[in-house]
Amino acid sequence: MAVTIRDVARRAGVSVSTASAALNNKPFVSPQTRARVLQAALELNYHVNRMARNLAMGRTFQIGLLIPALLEHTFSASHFFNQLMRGIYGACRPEDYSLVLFAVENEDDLTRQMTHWAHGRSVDGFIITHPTWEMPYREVLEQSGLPYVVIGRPPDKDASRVLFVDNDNVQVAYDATAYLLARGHRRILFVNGPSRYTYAHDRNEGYRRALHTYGVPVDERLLVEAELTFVDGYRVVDALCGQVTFSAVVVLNPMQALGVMHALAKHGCRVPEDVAAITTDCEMAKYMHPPLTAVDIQPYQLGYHAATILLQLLAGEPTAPRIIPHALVERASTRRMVAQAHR
Amino acid sequence: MAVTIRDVARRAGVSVSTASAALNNKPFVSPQTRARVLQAALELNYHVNRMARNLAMGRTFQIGLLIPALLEHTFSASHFFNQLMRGIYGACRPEDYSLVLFAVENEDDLTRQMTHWAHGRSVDGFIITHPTWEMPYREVLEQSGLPYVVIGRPPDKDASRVLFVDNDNVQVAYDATAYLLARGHRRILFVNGPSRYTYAHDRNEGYRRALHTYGVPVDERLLVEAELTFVDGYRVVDALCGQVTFSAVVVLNPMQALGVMHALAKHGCRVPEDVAAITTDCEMAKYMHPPLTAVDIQPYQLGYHAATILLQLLAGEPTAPRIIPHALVERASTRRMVAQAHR
DNA sequence: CTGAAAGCGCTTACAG
DNA sequence: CTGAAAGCGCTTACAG
Repeated sequence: MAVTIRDVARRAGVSVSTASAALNNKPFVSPQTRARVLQAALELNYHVNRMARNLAMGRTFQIGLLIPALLEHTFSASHFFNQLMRGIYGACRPEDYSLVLFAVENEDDLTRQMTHWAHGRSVDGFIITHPTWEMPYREVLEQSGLPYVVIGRPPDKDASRVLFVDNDNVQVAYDATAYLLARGHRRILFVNGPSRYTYAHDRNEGYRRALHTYGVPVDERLLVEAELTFVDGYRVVDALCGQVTFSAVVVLNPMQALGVMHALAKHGCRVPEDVAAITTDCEMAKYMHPPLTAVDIQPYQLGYHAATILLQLLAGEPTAPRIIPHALVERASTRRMVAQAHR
Repeated sequence: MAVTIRDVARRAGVSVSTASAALNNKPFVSPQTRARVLQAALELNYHVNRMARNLAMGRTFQIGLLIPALLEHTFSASHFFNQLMRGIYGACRPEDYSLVLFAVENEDDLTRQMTHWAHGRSVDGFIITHPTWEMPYREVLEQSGLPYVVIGRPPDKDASRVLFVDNDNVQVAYDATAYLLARGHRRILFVNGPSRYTYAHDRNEGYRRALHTYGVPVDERLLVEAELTFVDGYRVVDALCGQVTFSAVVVLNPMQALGVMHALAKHGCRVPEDVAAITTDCEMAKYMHPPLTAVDIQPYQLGYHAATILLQLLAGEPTAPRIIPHALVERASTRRMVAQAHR
């Protein structure tokens, strides 16, 4: 029923091996032969059977994208994830790789599935997002021998066995905080992501370092963590308003930031008049009311380089972890300077 | 290197066919034999090679999720898409199917790729989101013979050849609009999705029917369309404020709704005091300031049933399109009744 | 209930 | 530059 390479070979009057060589652009096929084969393939509307090709070559030309958090909160950082996937896609497409989504409810779920996915050879390698301190599924993964790249720093970065792509999250948080400190703010609320994610530790560190640089003591009540959602951003700030005072808030996730803004509004806090705000960049930030100052962490680049590293790994080429630069974009939400007296 | 079924068979002291039968839980294997085989597999840490299995069985146990809009705006409806995928996953997991993501920049791009994806047999079938009036890729898809299910109604619904899952979008918009009309509103802004999507037509229809039911003439200036993003929701309402008057807005996408709310705020319009607002449901809607009245369109169900229909198709079981019910959830954003005088 | 054999549709040394 | 043959690791009639 389906047209196979045998049909093509027959019609072109060549052997199957020659047909294969021609279709795969092997250099040693004569131009005339190649033309005949290609013509035959076209006429028969032939397309290689991937299942057979995969088995013969021992590769699937698929990479798995593991999202150990999807079903809870992933897409909440909509712009970020969107760009991340664009980047991954941008790198895979030219190499004819496609993307298999492995979304799971939680890490335990992932660990259970990983055995089948990895040992079953349904993909050639993995890109893993949302690295945590646990990553319990990693043991199974490594045992399977499949290569993988982490987006975000893995817990044992120092061991340097693991390939990853990340921002310098210490510096990201440092820059955001220092920017506010430089504008006179002294009481800065820091809404961090959940501490199970490795980046939350780094950002915490950056926040503290910035305060230290400016000689400002840390008030632990100003360090809070929230899930990466509108709802949780709203929740923590709603609970805090009235309890503690602050003149600025750093919330490095757009969805959390939206929630935070709504909580501030509910409590009658205007931005930037009463509170300055800074987040990570996305289209939304530009159009918020007021537009939000933001750190651009380049999600497209994160995705693109993660995929590139994985493809290099698969091709046996040398490769290395990569830090993606970030940049602060100034907008109205931090326009107000704080007078010396009010510090 | 990798352990194959031959190794398992050898260790269990049976033939390869018996090992296969035992591993696949065929009923005709004796309990003792099965136990020996399973034990051997466990000891050797054997996992079936999917590539070989796929080729032998002629199926990939993968379904493709086609998102002809991902790279522009998909995740903007974050909660919606999140739930949709959960639903798809929920149906696929028990059947051991996994999900391949086919995201493309646009429909032309998709058409070009579809040839390889569909004819290459890298998946057993497709779930397609964001149906438009064009769906140019569908011709190639149908020619390949692979089954597919559309989430949202396909353009030729009446032809009834195409399987799909959808809300009754005429009724969704009707209910939202009629709800506001019943509360006294007469000038109702309707922010629709892009007209290239089939659902936008249906919702437009529902809006008009509701006005007609209440004997309210349609003011075409109150019918606008926007991309499914915060930015575009903001843009259209920002442009409209001051140009036209309205006492309520229907915007059936959470991200657009956020943008609309920010535009209203910029122009000093309070919700619900100056303008009532109604959207589609998501966690956010509950926590907005004020909480938004919303139509729950049950995205999990949409995804779950789309996958279920596709799996039934693949299993050769009878199946049929399905309409998912919706429900209106009342919250503070539409609390205010409009006095007869202000109509 | 079990085993020997063919076949899924490719790719890839290898020989010529 | 081309062809005959083996092999990728399974599943599935088929015979016993």
